[in-house]
Amino acid sequence: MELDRIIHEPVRLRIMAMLSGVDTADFKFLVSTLGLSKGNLSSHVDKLEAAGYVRVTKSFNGKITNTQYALTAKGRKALEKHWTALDDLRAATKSKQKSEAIAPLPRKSSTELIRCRKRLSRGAS
Amino acid sequence: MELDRIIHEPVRLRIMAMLSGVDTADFKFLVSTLGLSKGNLSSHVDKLEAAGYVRVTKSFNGKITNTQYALTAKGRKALEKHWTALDDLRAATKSKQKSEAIAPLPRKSSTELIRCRKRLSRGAS
DNA sequence: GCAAACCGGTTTGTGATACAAACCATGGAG
DNA sequence: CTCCATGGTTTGTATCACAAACCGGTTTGC
Repeated sequence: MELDRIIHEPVRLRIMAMLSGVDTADFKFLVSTLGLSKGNLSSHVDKLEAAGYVRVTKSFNGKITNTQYALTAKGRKALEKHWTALDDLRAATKSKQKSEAIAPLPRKSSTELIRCRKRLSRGAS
Repeated sequence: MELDRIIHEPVRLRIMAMLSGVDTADFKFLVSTLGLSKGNLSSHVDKLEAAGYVRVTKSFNGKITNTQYALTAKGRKALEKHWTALDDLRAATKSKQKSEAIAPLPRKSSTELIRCRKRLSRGAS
């Protein structure tokens, strides 16, 4: 299971998480609760919409515009999958407690040797 | 709790997760098990080292060089914090089940109106 | 010996992208 | 009319993930 980069990006993950809890949220609310600049929210939300993860509903409340955001079914499912993908990654880690040893290295002043070699090679004009 | 972008990047998260399970791993092993290109692994590992999250140990195994990677204590702690930050984010979501309603919108042919406005404003040369 | 291929990485070029500043359209106050 | 506020969108820039090219050295074929 791969991590979905559209969702994984921290800001978008927070947006998705937020939306997964509230049914609907408007622009101002997301800006203030997530502490984002307007431009930042706007562009992230564009991507989530392009991916089909959120539904954008523009309307007029009286005369002023208002934009509401909500998770689509696809978005909800994708978020769920993302959480489990992260869980899997974390779980896999613990089960690998004793996988590799690879080589009994001679272990001299190895890093110093490397550094020395580098200096030599650079100096060789 | 903020998400640490150094760790959050998918490739690095997988590297960290991998290392958190194995004590030590060498370059070739990480390339093959994580399916990365050499350049990609090299640059990511650079960043993890720069952040003080992994320790890089170069040495000679016979005549050929060998590079081993391991989590530092700092790295291990940071990873642990990252997992709990993700948990927190996910948990916060569920507890917000009924936070916002915001406005009973009139709900006309809203998006169409917007589109119309845009067309008009662009046309106003 | 000498070229060609390989090994273990590192550096470089580039296309994508996160972010905020600047902008745009509208509404209301004075 | 001018000035500020609201609700966003577009643009510019700085960063960054990634793979291709490279590099020092070693082994292999001839």
